[in-house]
Amino acid sequence: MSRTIFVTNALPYANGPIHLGHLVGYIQADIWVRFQRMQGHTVHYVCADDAHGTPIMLAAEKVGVAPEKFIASIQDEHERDFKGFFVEFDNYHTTHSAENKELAELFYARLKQGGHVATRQIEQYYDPVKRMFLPDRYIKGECPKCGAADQYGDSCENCASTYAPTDLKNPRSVVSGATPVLKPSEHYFFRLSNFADVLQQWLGEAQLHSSVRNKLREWLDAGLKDWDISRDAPYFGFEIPDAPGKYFYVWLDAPIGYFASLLDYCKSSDLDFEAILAQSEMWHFIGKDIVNFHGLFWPAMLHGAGYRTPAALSVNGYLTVNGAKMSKSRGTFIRAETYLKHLNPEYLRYYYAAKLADGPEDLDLNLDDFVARINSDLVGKYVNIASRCAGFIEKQFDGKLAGRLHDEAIHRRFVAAAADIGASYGRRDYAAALRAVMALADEANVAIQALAPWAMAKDPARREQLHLVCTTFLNLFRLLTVYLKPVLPRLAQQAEQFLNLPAQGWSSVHKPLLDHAIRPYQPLLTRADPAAVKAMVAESTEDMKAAVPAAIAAAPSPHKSAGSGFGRAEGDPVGAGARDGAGKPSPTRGEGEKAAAAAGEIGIDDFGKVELRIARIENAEHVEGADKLVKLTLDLGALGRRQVFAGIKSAYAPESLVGRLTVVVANLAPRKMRFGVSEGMVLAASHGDGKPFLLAPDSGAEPGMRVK
RNA sequence: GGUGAUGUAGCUCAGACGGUUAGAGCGCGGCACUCAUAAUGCUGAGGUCGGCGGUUCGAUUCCGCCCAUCACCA
Repeated sequence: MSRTIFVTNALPYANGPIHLGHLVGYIQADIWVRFQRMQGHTVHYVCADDAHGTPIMLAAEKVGVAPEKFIASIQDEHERDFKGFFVEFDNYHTTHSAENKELAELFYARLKQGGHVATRQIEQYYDPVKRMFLPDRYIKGECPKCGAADQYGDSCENCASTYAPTDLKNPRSVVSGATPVLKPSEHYFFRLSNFADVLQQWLGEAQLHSSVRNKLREWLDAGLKDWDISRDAPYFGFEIPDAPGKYFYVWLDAPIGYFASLLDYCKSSDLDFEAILAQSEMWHFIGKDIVNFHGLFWPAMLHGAGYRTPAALSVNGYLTVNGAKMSKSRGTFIRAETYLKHLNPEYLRYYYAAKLADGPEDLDLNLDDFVARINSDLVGKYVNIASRCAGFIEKQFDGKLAGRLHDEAIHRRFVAAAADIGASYGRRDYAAALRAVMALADEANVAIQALAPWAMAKDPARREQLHLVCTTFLNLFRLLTVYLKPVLPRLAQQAEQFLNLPAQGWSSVHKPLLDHAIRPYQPLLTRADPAAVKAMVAESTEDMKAAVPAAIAAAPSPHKSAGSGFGRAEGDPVGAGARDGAGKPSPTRGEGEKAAAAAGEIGIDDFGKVELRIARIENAEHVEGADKLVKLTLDLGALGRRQVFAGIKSAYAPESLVGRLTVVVANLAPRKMRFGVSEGMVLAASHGDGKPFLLAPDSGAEPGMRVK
C-alpha cells in the first residue's frame, strides 16, 4: 500500500553555519526519504531556517545589518551546504515568511478561541541601558549555590545546579554589562495542561523510541505547566495580533515553520496543502535536545489548532569527534563547507549511516576509523566487485552481458536480502542495513576469488564460463548498488550509468540484467586520503584562531556545540561571534603589532602559531629517486606518528638517525611531494648551501612535548 | 543534586529471554592470489563482556553500589 508521508528536519537556527553535528539528522532523514521513495511511497520533505529570536536580532545588530538581510545570507549558506551533502528537500523556506506569519496567527487564533491562551503579569530582568528584557542566558553572575563566577542565568556550569536568573548574585547583562533591574510585563501563556489527556493518548499512538517515550512520559507525569509564548519588544519575530509590543516567542512559530514550508511548496507545485496535512503521516526528524518541544508543546498546539498530531518523532543524538565533544581548538568543530573542500560528501553519508540506528544515542566520528571504513567497505569491497569484472566484459565480450548467469542461486539469495535490508532502512536502523549489504559484498568477493575469472580468461575453452561469471557478479554489484542507493545517491547514479540503466527502485532488483550492453568502467570512487582529513582538521583549527577575537567580543561561548537543528532560541548567543571571525577577514590588528611587522619583527602571538614538538625518529630510509631526501617516520607521543621527508641526505645516513630525538614543526600543512605526503618539517641549521645540522633537545625531553 | 543513556578485542560496533569454546568488520602477524583504483582470499594472535558485591547449580547477560562518558531537569 502506498503511503503519503510528510517529513521534516529540525530547522537550523539562522545565526551560524551548518557543521558536521547538524548533518547527522539531515543525512538520516534524507536517507529515509530516498528509501521511502524507492519503495514507491509519496514523500513531501521540507525544511526551513529558524530565523527569529533575540540571538539573531543581536547578531544582526552587531554586524550592522537588518535582521532580514542577516538571515537571508545565512539561509543561502545553509541551502548551499545541504545541497553539497545531497540532502534534497522538496522545499526550503524560512520562518520569517508570509506563510509562517499567516499560519502562526491562525494557530494562535484557534488556540485562543479554544480557551488555551492565558495572560499573566510576570517580573523579569530588564537591561536599563539596552532597554530590553533579558533571556536567562543573557544574564550572568555568581552561582547562588557554589558561588562560581560568570555563570549563566539558568544553570551553573560548575556545580550543574539550576535556578532562576533572579537567584544569581551580582547579576549583569551580557548585552550591555549593566546591572539588570526587575520589571513587570504582561505575558501570554499556552495552557499546556489542557492537553494532558491528548498527550497521554498521543504518547501511546505515535512511533517513538522507547527512551524518548519514557522521557516524555516522565515529563507528563511530573505535571504540565503553562508555557510562556510571548516576548516583549524589541524582538525579531511576529507581533501578536491585537497585542502591540508583544511578539510570539521563537519556539512558537518555529515548528509552525514546517507547515509554512509545506504551504510554500504547495503553492509552487500545485499541491493541496490541507489535503496533505489531513491525509499524510507526519514525521519529524529532530535532535535529542528538542524532544520536549516536539513531544509536548507541538502535539498540543496541533491538536488545539485542529490539526493531526505527528505520526512519529525520529530522534538522533549528538555528534562527537574522536570520542569527544566537537572542539574548535582541536579542529574537530568542522563546518559542512570546510568538509566539502576536502572530502567527498558520500563518505560522510556512508559513515554516519553505518553507525546510525533508530535511537537517540550519540554518534562518534572517529577520523581514523572514518578513513579505514570508507576505504575498506566502499572501495575495497563494494566498488571492487564491479572493478574486478568489468574489464573482462569490456575487452572480451564487447561490453555485453551474457544471456544467463552461471549461478542463479547466489543471485536469488542477493535478491532475497532486499526484504531484510529494506526493513532495516524502514525502521531507520541503517547500521544493520549496511552490515547486511557489506556481508553480501564480502560473499561476492569470496566467490570471485574461488572462481578465479582471471584464470578462465587465460583458457579459451572457458571463455563462455568467464562471460557467465562476470555477468553474474555485475548483476550482484547492481543489487548492492540499489541497496546502497538511499545512502549514496550520486555513486548509485554513476553506477546506473555504467550499467546503462535507468534510475533503479527497490523493486528493480528481481529481474537480472541479461544480454545487456553496459558502458566502459570508470573508477566509481577513490580512496579517502588521510592527508585530506588532516588538512580539513588543520583548516578547522585555523578557523578557530581567526574567530577568537570576535568570539571574545561577542561574550558567551558555545555551550552546546553538537546539537542538531534549531537554535537554542533564547539560549546561546552562539554562532554570531564565531561566524564573524571565521567567515570574514581577520579583524585589524593593533598599531603596535603593525609597526613591529614593518621592522621584520614578529610578536609572541605570531611565534605561537608555529607548533614545535619533540619527535623521536622511529624509522629513516632512503627515498628511491630523490637526491636530497630522507623519509622519516616520527613518533610525536600523544600526537601519533608522522611521515616527514627531510632534505638531510647529504649529512646523515638514514640508519644513523633511527632512535634520536629532534624538533619538528607539527602544524605545518601536509604537503604532497613526488614521493608521498610530508606531514611536517624537522628543523636543521645550515649556511644555506652547506651541510645541515639536525637540532636535538637536551636529554629528558620526550616525544610530543611542545617547544617554546 | 535528581533522572536517564552508554561502557563488549588496538579501533568501530553486533549479540546474549542467564547455560557448551562471546561474534563481525577494520587494524596487526603469516600464507596465497594477481582480475581489480596495492583492491582480494585463507589463516593466526588478541577479550576475566567498566569495577565491586549479591541472587543462582551457573552471570558478561538479573539486582544493588561504585567509577567513567554523555544527555535531560521544559
